[in-house]
Amino acid sequence: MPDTPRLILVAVAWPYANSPLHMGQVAGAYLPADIFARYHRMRGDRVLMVSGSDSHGTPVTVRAEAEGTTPEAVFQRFHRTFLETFEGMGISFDLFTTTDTPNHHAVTQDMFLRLREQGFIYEAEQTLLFDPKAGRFLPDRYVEGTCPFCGDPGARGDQCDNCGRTMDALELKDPRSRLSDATPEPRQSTHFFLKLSAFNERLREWVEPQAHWRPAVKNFTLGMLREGLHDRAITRDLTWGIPIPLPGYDDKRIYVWFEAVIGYLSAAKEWSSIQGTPEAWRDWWENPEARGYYFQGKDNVPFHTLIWPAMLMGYGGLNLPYDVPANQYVTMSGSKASSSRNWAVWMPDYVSRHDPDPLRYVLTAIMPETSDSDFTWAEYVRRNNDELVARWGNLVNRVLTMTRRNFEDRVPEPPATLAPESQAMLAAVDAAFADVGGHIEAVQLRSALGAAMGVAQLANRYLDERAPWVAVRSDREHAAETLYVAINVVSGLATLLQPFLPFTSREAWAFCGNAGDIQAAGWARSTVAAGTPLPEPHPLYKKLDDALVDDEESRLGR
RNA sequence: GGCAGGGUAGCUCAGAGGCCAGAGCAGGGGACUCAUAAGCCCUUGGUCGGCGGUUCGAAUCCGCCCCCUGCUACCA
Repeated sequence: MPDTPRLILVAVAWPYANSPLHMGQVAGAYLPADIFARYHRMRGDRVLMVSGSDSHGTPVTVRAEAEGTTPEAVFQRFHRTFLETFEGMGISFDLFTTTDTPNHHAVTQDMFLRLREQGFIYEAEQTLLFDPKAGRFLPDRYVEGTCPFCGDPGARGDQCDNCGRTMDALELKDPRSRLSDATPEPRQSTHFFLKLSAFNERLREWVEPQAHWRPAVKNFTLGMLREGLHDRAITRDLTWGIPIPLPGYDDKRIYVWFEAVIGYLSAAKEWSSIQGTPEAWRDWWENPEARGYYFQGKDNVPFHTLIWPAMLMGYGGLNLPYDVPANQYVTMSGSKASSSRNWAVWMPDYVSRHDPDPLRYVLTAIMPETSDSDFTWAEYVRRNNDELVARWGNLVNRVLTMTRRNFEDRVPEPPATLAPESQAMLAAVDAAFADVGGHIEAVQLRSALGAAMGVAQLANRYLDERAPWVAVRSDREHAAETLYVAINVVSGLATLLQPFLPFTSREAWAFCGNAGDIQAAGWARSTVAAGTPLPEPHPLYKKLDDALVDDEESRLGR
């Protein structure tokens, strides 16, 4: 039974609303967050899982101009595709909002003003490149030119892809704007800066004792602290974004990287208002017992281990992250996902053609928790057929069809005392709840799934050893015991697998004769009593044909 | 260039000082037949990137080198 309910904030990366989600983002953040949230809900904990569309930023504006539409229209379009993907994949947000709500604007402006009052935000002049034709300041990435180090003519303002050196965009020779091809000119502009340098020591003292952080996350963060944090400009010369809450800055906006992370807080407040309990968010943000887990891809680590904590420290009174279980990348058939080369599996496409649970299964099995991992469609088909269908789906099917045929569609009556191997089998399932749960709490989801699937293998072995298909003709009570135990094992496994495979686990659980909602049944085996009527089952998973591999691979890079 | 992660069986990956280095798949063999010809048992296969070092003992710690990936902070 669950002990006292815990407060768990599941904070998930805010996707940038200028393209649909691809598989790598699901594997890196949304799926692990969902598994984690589902487990804690079953355990009886109070979970708040939030995120939203990052609707601001230069690429959104640029895309809008290219399409002759507004930034609002662009981000709203992708926001809808995100919601459809989450629905189709069973990603169970309590709230998935956007950064373009009045609430988020207000929370951001409050944080801005408070940090400024505390002296952590100051104003300074900056020299930036201005595109006279497009009439706007350019982010470094939007400037191209000749690399001052190696002479490569295709260098970008932030980095040269040829020699790998980083630079200031002002150092580029023969600079030209990627927006208009005009020659950018340096101009002075006044901006607000976040005083990150003031937090270096406090952050180090906070990060160093975090023994439960992943080594990659912790080492990377400490490395940056060792080098020393620089203050960063948090405003831009833009008109699409959150206004600066001070007079005289109409042509400037608060920049995305500063305000997007505030979304975790503003979304919690928005959710509370929607629930009709406007103060509820305080439970996750002010109670020191509450834990916030921030699910990210590795490229997002510094924003969640340094910048956001610094902002929270400066603001005061709010919980810092408990863990930032950032994942590495999932590559596609050996190469990094890329929008421009269309080297990715786009989630709207996947959802339109396939079932959610097989992908959830495969992505969890290869989840890049320690190093990059590779997705191939051949591996997808193999794991579906050999593991989901053969080991788990087939276990459910063989147990239930055999029982129904031989015991009048009901759970058979076991003897008063179970055989030692039957007791051991049930004990193994019960023990798996602590084992799988422990792995999930440590955010080791690949191990957690492996432990659950290991029980399915034990169950197949148990069946094979007791051979109820033979016993049913000679020793009916022996067969009755085996199938009674097997059904209860399947019932327990359905619960164990629910965080990973929510759609099919619900079915498997009901096939065992369980009534009600699997989510409400809790993180423990639901015992099915003898005599319980068994509904007619159907296979949980489809066996996939190898032709799918060629079909899907032909879509890559096209 | 700097920082971080990784290089372990044919393939995809676990393991982070000490039982003969593991799993799944692929390969070989077997008993069974309830089940989506699925499941179960046995089995072939590895100088754990290279070279040195520490240790009674090293994939596991240290140093140097080679290779892959990511980040390098006004893209979020």
